[in-house]
Amino acid sequence: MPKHIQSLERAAAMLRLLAGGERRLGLSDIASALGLAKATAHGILRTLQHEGFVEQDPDSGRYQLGAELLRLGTTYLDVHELRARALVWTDDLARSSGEAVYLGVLHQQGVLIVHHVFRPDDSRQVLEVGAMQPLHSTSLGKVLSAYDPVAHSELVEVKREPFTARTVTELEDVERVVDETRSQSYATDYEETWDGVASVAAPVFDRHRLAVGAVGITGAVERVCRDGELRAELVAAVRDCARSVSRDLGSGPF
Amino acid sequence: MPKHIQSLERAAAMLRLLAGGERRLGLSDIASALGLAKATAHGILRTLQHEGFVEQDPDSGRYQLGAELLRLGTTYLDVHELRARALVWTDDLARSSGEAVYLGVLHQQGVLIVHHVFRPDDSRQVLEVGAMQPLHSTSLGKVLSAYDPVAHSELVEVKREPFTARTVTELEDVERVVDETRSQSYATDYEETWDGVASVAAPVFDRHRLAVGAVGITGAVERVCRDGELRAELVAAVRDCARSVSRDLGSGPF
DNA sequence: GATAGCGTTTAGCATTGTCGAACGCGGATG
DNA sequence: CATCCGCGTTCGACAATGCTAAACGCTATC
Repeated sequence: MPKHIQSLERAAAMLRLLAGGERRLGLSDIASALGLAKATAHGILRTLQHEGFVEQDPDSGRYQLGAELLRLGTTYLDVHELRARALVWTDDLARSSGEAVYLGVLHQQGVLIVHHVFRPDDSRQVLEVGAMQPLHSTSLGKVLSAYDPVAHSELVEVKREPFTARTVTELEDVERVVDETRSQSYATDYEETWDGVASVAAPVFDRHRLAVGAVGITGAVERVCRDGELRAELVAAVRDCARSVSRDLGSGPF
Repeated sequence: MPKHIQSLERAAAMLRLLAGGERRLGLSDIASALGLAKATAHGILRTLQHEGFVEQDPDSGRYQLGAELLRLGTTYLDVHELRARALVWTDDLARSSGEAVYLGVLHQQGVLIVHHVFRPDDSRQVLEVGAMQPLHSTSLGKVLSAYDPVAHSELVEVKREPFTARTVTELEDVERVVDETRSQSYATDYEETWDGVASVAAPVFDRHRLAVGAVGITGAVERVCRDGELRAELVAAVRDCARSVSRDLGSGPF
């Protein structure tokens, strides 16, 4: 008795392959990338297409992801309890801090952004809901790594890429950062992921006191930092927000 | 030789079932809803869970949609050519019209919103990307039904629900509306979907002159209408925007 | 107008997913 | 506190199911 259904695993691999490759992929590319016979890949793709999970460009015959994924992905957000509880608090945080607010959960080997409140000014910003952030260099990732054992093991196993000159990648150093995060119960990212950008984040707990996510703000170092440190009032605001959401989720007093 | 892979179809049906039911569903609910043995449903769900497409609540054992769907759905948007080309033009349209802008494509039996620019004021608005709109009562839907044969057949077949007192549901009347849309090359929705809300939309064509989507604005009747009609300057702005996007997609001059 | 590559279809085989029944567990119930 | 029902899960056998390899038609290229 197989542990997992083969055709489903292959279909999932195809979707992930299509999501990874920047461009549309041909059937032969897909088949060879996954080590499948062309006909096998075709059968799976035909079904995925019929269900709306992939689309085929009529001109080139190449495949790309389908619209049904967008619909279902949005529905995922609608049902997401953490996100629903956080909506009002993150709005407040964005207003009081004047910076963009992110809410993230652990997903695979990174942080999946499930909510994003724009910085409250009239600049053009792109919504990052659905995007992933690394565990080792962002404040959201550090917080999750510190409080979620699964996230921590992912952090250890994953290849930690250096994004800037300040990125901490060595396991020993990363562990020290995580310990520090645990002791102060929040994390920062001072130009460790993007040059000129800093962030703070704090953990959100559910009714079992398990870390189910992290909230934080991200902004230009000139605004959110002073003397090379995150401004204390911003740290306090983020931690307040995280506590409020945790309380809404049924987590007891700290 | 089966036309589609059974296990994949069943998995897709499960995802759609989970997306439909407002709350988490138990294994027995899912199995009986799809007419499957519990063990069969369990095997599929186990695989879907392992791939991140569904998640299981540890407390209740119930299932809900998984985070991987959000990630893939967002990736779909990143690759979407129509959306990419439309970004700048829809921004302009929102600014010049002062109203919320929507970009939609045909998906299944409705319009899937793939881009949404907030009305440029400081009011609180929720992003509707990934949401569906009906074909028969919205301006986006009417435009698609008028220019996309597939959309038109869906319009004919689907159950046309009356949302307000003004909603047109009879096939004969709907066909007349679609003909009118074709002749004036844009469509309106005057309180046919939501009370107090009106919209205008125009078609976007690709390099083959096929209608691949529709852009439009939506707003309170008090703002976007005058004397019971959509304001002419707004209609012109929407049609200009649609033409600009079409040109960017390689569609020739009109 | 031959060739090479593409996506697609075909047919047969055995792998693979399905089924019905039984298991262990937790929360209702008396 | 014992009982029972319902849940999610596991088991093992069967045959239907989806896989493989080869051949097909097509378009684009040289």
